[in-house]
Amino acid sequence: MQAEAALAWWYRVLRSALSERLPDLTTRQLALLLHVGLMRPPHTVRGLSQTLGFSKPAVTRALDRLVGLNYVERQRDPRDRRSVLIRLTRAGETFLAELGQLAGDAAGAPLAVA
Amino acid sequence: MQAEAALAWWYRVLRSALSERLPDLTTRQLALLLHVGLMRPPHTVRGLSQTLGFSKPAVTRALDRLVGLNYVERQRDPRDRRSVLIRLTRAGETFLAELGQLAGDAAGAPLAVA
DNA sequence: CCGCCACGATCCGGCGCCGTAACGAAACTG
DNA sequence: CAGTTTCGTTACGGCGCCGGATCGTGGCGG
Repeated sequence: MQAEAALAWWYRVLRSALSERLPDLTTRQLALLLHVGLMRPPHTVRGLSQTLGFSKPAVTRALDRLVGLNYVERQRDPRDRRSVLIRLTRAGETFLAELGQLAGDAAGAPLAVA
Repeated sequence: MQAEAALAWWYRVLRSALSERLPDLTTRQLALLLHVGLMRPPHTVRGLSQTLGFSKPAVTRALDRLVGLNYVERQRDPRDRRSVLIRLTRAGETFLAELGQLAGDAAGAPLAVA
C-alpha cells in the first residue's frame, strides 16, 4: 500500500472511531485488545507487558477497563495459580468484528475532500 | 479489504507506533494532524471543531501540542483577524511521510503469530 | 519447614486531557 | 458609534492514565 493511501485510510478510520460512539479506548487499550483477539493464547499480564512494551500496572489497568466493558475476562491459571489468563469474551469478539467491519469499509471509501 | 485483515493491519500499525518512539499523540491529536495534512485548506479552529466533532478548547489544546512539536503553525487570517489559520509545517510533512511509510509497510508484513 | 523468587494488584504523586464558563479582541449592525 | 455576535484562548474543577514502589499470594529449592 502507498504511504499516502495508508494515511488517508488511517484518517478515515479515526474519524469513524471518533464519531461512531464506540467506547473510546486509548492506543494501549486497543493494542491490548487486538493482541488478545488476534494472537494465539495463552495471554498473561507479564507476557502482555513484555510483548507490548508497557508496565505491568498499565496492563492491569487496561485490563480493568476491558473487563469492565466485558470484552475480556480474567481466569486464574490452574497450572500456576499466580498467573492470570486473559481471554476474549463473546462480546469482545463481537466488538472486534464491528471494528474490523468499520476499518474494512474505510479502505474502500473515497476521501471526501472537505 | 477484509475485516480481519484490516484488524491485523491496525494491530501492526499500533504496535509500530508504540515501539517506534514516535511522539505519542492522542486519537484526537492525530486525527487533527491528519486532517490538516490531508484536507484542502483553509483550516480554522472553529472549522476543525465542527468537522472533527470535539470542543473548541480541545482543538486549541491539541494545536498547542502540535505547535509545540513543530508539526503545525498558527497564522492570523489577514481577512478576518479573529480567525486563526492552521497550516502544516515542513516538519509536519516529514512526520506524516514517516507515518505513512510505517503504515504502508504494515500493510504487507505478515502477522507474526507470537 | 523456611527463605527466596515470580506474579498480578494496589498505592501514590504527578501529569495531561476533558468540557463548561468566562474572557478580550475583532467584526458586524443599526 | 454603542450593542451584539463571532473568533480563539484561558480559567477551572474533575477524571483517567502514567510508572515506581510496595503488597499479598503462590510456587520452588534447600
